[in-house]
Amino acid sequence: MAKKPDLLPGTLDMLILKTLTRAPLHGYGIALSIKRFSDDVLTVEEGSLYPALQRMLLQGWVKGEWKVTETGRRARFYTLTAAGRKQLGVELSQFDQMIAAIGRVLRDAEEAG
Amino acid sequence: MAKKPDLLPGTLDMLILKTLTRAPLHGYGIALSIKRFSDDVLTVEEGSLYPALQRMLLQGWVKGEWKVTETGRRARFYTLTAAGRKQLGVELSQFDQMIAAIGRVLRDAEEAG
DNA sequence: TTTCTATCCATAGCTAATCTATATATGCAT
DNA sequence: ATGCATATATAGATTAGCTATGGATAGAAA
Repeated sequence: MAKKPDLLPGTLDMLILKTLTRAPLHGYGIALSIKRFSDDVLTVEEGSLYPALQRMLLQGWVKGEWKVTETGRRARFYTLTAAGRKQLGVELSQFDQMIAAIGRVLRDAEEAG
Repeated sequence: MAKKPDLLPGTLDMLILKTLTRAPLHGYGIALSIKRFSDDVLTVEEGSLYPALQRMLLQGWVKGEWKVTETGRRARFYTLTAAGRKQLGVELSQFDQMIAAIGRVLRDAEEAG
């Protein structure tokens, strides 16, 4: 019985980048935001999230800054960079293209044989 | 510069299963069919395709039979089993759910914070 | 006061999926 | 004879994501 995945592989960076367009957030907040916006369908595990954020820091898509939350905790807040915004655009358009292509395969068409 | 992927990870089995609902096909034919139906957006590499078919044979989602093509070549033709048909249903509904959830994250909503 | 839950970060190690590269073989056209 | 399209297959690398674990703190509950 194939286990239900927490998210669609290959979409995590896009989801994080998109989330950061709304407002700078710390890691935990990003995970919560994605969970809530998706009505609990998408879950980002810590073991996926933090490595992803590290990768994105290295690529310069986000920058991180230690701050204190409203509730008095220290946390690293991530902000989208210009490069990150550009990358989001690339990923969005590739994603749309892929989804459209998958739709054509899944749909019953008569042509293209 | 992130390289453009050949397909969305996690969708290959679904695409293969769907392709086999149209007609039994050999591996090479499956790859061609997906490429054509997707208007060349999705490419299934041999190194992805054959291992995937092996996995699916083991799980009993497809069965394979050596035959000869119209052009006189030997090739292994794959047919969908009942279990494969069921699996396709599962994957399709999970996929739809995921895509809808991703859509909610990507869309600019005001709620759910 | 102790315990639990929620908030927050991070990494090591595993697994699974996909891609790159390579090997083999044949029918057909040039 | 050379090359191209057809056809199968595996080894090896890479990468993403998950499991499991570790740590720390605030606040509520017991």
